[in-house]
Amino acid sequence: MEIYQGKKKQLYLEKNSIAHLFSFPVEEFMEVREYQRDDWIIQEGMRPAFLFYVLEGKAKIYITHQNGKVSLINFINENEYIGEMELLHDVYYTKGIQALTKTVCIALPMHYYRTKLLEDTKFLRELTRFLSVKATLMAAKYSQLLAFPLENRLADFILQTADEGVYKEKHVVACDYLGISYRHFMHVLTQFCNKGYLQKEGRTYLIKQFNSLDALAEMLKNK
Amino acid sequence: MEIYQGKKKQLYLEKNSIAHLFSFPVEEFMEVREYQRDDWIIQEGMRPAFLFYVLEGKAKIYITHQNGKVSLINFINENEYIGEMELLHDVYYTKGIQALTKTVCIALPMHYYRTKLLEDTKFLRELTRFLSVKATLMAAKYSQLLAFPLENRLADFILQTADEGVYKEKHVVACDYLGISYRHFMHVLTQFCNKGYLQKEGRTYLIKQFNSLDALAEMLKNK
DNA sequence: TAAAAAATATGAGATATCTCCTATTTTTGA
DNA sequence: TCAAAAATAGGAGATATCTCATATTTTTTA
Repeated sequence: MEIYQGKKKQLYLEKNSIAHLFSFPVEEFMEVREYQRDDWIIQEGMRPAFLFYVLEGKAKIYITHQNGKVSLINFINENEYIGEMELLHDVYYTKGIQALTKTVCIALPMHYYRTKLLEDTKFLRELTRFLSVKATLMAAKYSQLLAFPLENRLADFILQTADEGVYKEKHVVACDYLGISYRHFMHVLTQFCNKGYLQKEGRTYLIKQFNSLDALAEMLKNK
Repeated sequence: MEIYQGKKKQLYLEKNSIAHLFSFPVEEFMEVREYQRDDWIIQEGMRPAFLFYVLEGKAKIYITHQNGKVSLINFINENEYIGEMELLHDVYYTKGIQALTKTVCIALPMHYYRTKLLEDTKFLRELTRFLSVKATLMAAKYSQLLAFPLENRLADFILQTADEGVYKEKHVVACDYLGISYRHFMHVLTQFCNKGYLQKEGRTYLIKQFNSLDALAEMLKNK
């Protein structure tokens, strides 16, 4: 992890304005941090001292359960907060956050800014919007998980993560995300290949029947 | 549904202060509404014209999926908002809200108060807290659903809804909540009886081994 | 208050998903 | 750069969960 200093920090902030986020100056104690792929931005169970706001990159939220299973709860993208739960709540089980790509974020020390942030309408309105989207998304994912079999959710996952018609996520990550065993995941993926939806190409999979996958994925959405 | 008028409204508001919620007067266009058990406070897919705040009672959030399955996403309790998503977002799929007990709430017409609410720090801070709890709860439920079999989730549900050692939820509601078929639900419930955790008594079930159920439910929690 | 609808109950067989196992290939770290 | 760790791959059998079917009881409604 690198903390931008002096000129580098200044230049970065000129190119990536955060003026719309707060109505008071935060530069004094604010850091700009860069994490590399697979770095842990926050470790599970360790309360973070900073409120982060992601300017660049992508990350994953993980939680480990008592039965040993690991769940990939969600992805974090640009213009989203990390650590906002700890800002708002004294008691909170902190989830692990791992960078998926190079990730640059600003980091505000909570003990300096907590009170001021919670009085800042600009910040609160932004955060409220962010949280409402997050709550809605989690509710949607929850009810989809309740109501649909793996087939539909896997199709959705493939389409969401595919890049130019090629699916290349790690199977291990997909299993954590879908909450299924590696064995069964391979089984269903092979079925998709047998049905002609996908075609295996080395370690990646080409999407051959977008429409079939899309029909499965569309079932999840509410009209 | 009954709308409290004149003296009744006034008296109710004196006993149930809402002064802590807003920093500007809302009484003029505000209604106080009372719903009976099984009334629909909001119908699925119909955008509500009001922001509700529950003062008394309990309700359920439902969503209907394209495959015909109905999911009971969550319960709404006292001191929670209804319709806040529609306040914040122009495009939003509205879920159905059904009263579970007699439910009294205040109803603010959005088109009168929307702008003012979104500038009110007091309201925003309250709403932010509410949404953060909601997002956290949904994330927890989502990851539990990913990671644990029915047995654990059913134990949790029984303990959460039991009243003085007696479980008496409708099986149909439990199935919607747990996202499983009626047939399988009965199967697992019968197993709990056979193991001695529960004892069937007419249409209700007595909790005979709290510790066994609690051990199953505790697995869901993060320490 | 009788007919219709909803909820409870259970059997039987099909399908989805898991656990355990073993082997090979790829990536990581001392 | 080589040994260890992680990821990929797939077989076999067990368990969880679903679908369909049918019957009875309770609740709702015209």
